Amino acid sequence: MFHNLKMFFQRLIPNLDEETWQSFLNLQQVKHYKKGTIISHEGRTNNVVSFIEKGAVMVYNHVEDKRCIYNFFFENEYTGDYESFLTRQPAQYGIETIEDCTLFQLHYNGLQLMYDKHPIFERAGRLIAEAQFLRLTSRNASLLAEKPEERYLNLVSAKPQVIQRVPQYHIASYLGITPEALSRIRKRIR
Amino acid sequence: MFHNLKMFFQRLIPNLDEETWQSFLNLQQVKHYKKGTIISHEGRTNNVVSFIEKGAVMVYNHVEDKRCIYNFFFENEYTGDYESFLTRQPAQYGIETIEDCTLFQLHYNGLQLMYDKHPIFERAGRLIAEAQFLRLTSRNASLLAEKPEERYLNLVSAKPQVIQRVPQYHIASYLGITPEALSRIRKRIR
DNA sequence: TATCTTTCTTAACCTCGATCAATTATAAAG
DNA sequence: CTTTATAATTGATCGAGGTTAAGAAAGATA
Repeated sequence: MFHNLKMFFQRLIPNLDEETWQSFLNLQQVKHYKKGTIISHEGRTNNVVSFIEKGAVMVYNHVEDKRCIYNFFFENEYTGDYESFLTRQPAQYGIETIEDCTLFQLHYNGLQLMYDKHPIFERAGRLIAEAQFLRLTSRNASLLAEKPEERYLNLVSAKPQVIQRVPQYHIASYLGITPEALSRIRKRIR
Repeated sequence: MFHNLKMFFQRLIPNLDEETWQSFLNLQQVKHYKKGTIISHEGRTNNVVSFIEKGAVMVYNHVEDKRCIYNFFFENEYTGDYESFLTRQPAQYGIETIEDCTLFQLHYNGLQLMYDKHPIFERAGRLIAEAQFLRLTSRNASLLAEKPEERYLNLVSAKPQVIQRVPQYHIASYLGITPEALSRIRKRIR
């Protein structure tokens, strides 16, 4: 059941002992969501992070009625409005499933408990935060230095599953352009 | 001497004890750099992070001869190619002082030592990584959802010291536009 | 299979930033 | 103070993406 989750943490903290792991497992809530479900709402404080056992989600927000897609997450990744989760402030982002999902959810208080009782988890927390940071760093470079067409080409080669599993108008939003523009780019490069 | 540095860490970990602090201080190297000095080079593995006691720096990289500014850092902030520092890979970014600087530098090995000997520093490390993550999150939102003109206006109100202390053509690069475009934006809005 | 809905494509027109080039303003150096 | 280098502005042209609107293609539903 929790095989993927265990792999995930063993890579971060190989010296994880069985007792710590069990107390961590006790905090997990297994949830199933249908495609198209909003699992985290804009404006509400987000109390959970979710490990994606199966499925895919997208992170978005609305600015004056216009929706922006910030990211897609797939199997064996953690998702959640990490910002709201950390700051305990209302979320600026929403999260919606784009496929049927199985998630392992972890509540804020549970995680803080882990941090206090099992210092090894501070390290896992640090490594996860650092990994998120690195992910955003490259996303940033892409948005700042590349033209939409380059961004699309890089996405195709770097994350083919996004191309395969996500509708095109969401990809366009993720690239910072309109669906029409993406359609033209695709026409241009073939 | 290390008053600002201490304030910085006491805000993160209030329960920091004197002995831990002293062993941390022993790792600090105080450095002075003239304006225009490259303190971290693209392509080299970056072994230090620097606390800015005085001055300002910018983070940049080159893509095919073209320079891109990613960020500016000022007093009481940590700077460094955090990515290279974490991954132990050659840096994708360079860092250059844009004013005369006094820095407190911390070496990779020293920090890992702190992590191992003083678990409380794992928490500080996590909180710093999380803060970096949050900073990048808002930068991302700005690059994805805002037009250059909005980005400039937001920068003016959110970080006035950037406007005051950084030459305009660097700000333009930071906003993802040419100096000419920024000049026109400024003309347009006054 | 037929119907309805969602997604993708194409076209025409418009806007803003890029580029190239020249000029003015400001700062640094002698 | 004068000279030189660096920054900032302005103008003209060009192109990629935005916008609006319509139609085609693909999926979902009955």
